Amino acid sequence: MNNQFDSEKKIFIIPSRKKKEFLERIEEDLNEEQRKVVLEADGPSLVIAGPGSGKTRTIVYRVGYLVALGYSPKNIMLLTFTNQAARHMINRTQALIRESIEEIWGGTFHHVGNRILRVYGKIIGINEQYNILDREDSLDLIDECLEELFPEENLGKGILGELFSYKVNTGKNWDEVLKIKAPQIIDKIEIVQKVFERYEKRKRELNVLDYDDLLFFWYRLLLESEKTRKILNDRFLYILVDEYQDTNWLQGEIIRLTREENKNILVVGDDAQSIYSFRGATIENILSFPEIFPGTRIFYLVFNYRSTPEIINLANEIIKRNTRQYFKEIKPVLKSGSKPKLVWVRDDEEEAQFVVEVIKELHKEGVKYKDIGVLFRSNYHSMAVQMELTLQGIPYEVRGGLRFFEQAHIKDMISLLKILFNPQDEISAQRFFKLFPGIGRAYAKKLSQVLKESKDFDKIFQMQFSGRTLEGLRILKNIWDKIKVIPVQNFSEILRVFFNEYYKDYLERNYPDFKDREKDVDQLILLSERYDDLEKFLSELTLYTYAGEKLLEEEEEEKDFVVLSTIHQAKGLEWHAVFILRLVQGDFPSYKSMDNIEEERRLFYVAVTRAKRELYVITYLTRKVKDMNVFTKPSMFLEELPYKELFEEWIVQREI
DNA sequence: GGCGGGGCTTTTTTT
DNA sequence: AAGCCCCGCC
Ligand SMILES: Nc1ncnc2c1ncn2[C@@H]1O[C@H](COP(=O)(O)OP(=O)(O)OP(=O)(O)O)[C@@H](O)[C@H]1O
Repeated sequence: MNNQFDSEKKIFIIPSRKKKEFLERIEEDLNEEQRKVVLEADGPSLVIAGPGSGKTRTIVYRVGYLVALGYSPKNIMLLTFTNQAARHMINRTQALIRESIEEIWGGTFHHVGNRILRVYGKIIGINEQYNILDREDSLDLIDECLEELFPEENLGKGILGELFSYKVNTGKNWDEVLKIKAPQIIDKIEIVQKVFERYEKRKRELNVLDYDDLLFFWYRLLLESEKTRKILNDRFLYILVDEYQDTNWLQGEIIRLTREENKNILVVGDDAQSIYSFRGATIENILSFPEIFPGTRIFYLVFNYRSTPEIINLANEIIKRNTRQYFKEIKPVLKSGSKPKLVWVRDDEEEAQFVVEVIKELHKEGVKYKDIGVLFRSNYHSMAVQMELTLQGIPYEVRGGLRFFEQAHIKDMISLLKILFNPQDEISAQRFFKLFPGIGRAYAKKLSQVLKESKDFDKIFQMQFSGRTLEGLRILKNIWDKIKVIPVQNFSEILRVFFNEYYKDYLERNYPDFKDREKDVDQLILLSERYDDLEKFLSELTLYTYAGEKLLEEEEEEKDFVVLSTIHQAKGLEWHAVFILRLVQGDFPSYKSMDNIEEERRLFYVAVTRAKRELYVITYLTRKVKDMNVFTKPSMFLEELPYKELFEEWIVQREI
């Protein structure tokens, strides 16, 4: 090489075998622009691209490449907005490389926030033994605050919860929040504010955090502790965020503060797929990214590898009708396929029968169940299809709706562990006490307060009660004496004892479907055995979307089932064949969202672009209202299209 | 005062 | 299916 007299010797590096292997893969699996992102996205980088253009694939390969370069996964933060997307992305990354990426800081913002606050929270006064409130818990606490401050007020806890959440996630002032989210109650702004303040105070007293707090206190931590901000900036050598169009102000701030020094930040997104504005998501985060991070490199991916030209064509026609949308070029790579089908059915029953019949046909032709997705705007839209699938014995999984942990019987069981972990948590304590006869709202509240003050369960039994309540307490004491001798670390044993000694009977007394619920509890107990840390068990249960019975299956066991999913949870996923249910005006777009039609349209756009080759869009001629069939209007999203050109139309008739 | 059962209505989207 | 409200009973 250079001769020895040269003072400046050129350094020639022989790449490691790992890196070489990886480079070869990249060469094969990615197009030029994607490859550029994977190899060159040091410093602030923004990828803007349409559906199916390989955004997620690019992020996944980027992580793989960083690991191949020798970066440890524990120095990489890989964020996304929903559980579904997080799991999908982490699985895909793991499939790509041999090194375990278990240690990666990956998952949803909330998940990572929790991990950070358990360690650093005390710096800003968060006791690390906090419990996490799910939505229902937090609404219960809000209700309590409302009741205490304004017993006569007829505001609902639901609307308040929404406003509080929007406030925290957007950082807007109350005036704006109410104007945007609830102009009809703008005159009640003071009440809203007062209840909010009380709610915030009560959460600290009970040492509980709601979902928004997991982000908010993370933000506060970064803002207020320079030292921690530095530690976290240094810890994460690379940060990658998928679905950036669905992040909100608070999340944008977290990213900004975590990238104050180290500027290795790669975000990818598509403004046309922004569908979480109700959580405060804003494409402003994408738009202002280059300003927040000067020197940002912007990459565009224009090829669509997922869908046939017919499907892309339909998608383009849909999104064109949004006026406040940036045009994005999408070039289909796949060969021409068949036209999407527009299917007219009579009602939800016929819809279900149609969908299931076609699924059976597809399966006969060799399409796997897991390559079929059934998508819908609202959970209850899928009820009829679920029944029909069950009836016909076709395996399926439902995503969206009640999560495993959110079911009443699971929360009942867990409430015991939550008060053992944090006896200040009055909300969990109330839930637990109410399981016993003679103890209702009022007594449960009293008992939970005693528990919070004394942190001593036995104090409860020294209180004075009358008749039936006394009997309830006797039962409780009986159980408690059996539970208190079990060490808390042995929490699965605690669950087992509580279930066998009491809760099983309770289920049988209270629920006709107690058999199903008992099965769930069995699953819960089995799941708990996999954890040796109670904090981790409780957090993950609350923050992950365990889907029903699937929660115990071995990871990569290839399961073959049809996926039923809300469109929101289907984001980032794809199927060979996709059904979109209920394109009926009022259902989709939902009558509750008429003030945000463009977002509903984007939702339709997201749904359509999940399909690779076959797409069935279903609309109704009539529908049932209390056993009567009334005429319905097809969705405006269909009526506004030249649908005779874009679709092949089908009409369903039943054989007699 | 407080518990619990019954009958009514109503279903957006997620962490 | 679950929330919500109302009413009867302890
Ligand atoms: N360079 C490529 N060559 C072949 N297939 C590709 C390439 N890039 C992406 N794909 C495939 O295209 C499909 C879509 O990719 P991916 O899910 O990463 O897209 P996306 O941009 O994240 O989509 P969306 O925004 O809709 O979630 C996947 O099946 C992926 O494997």
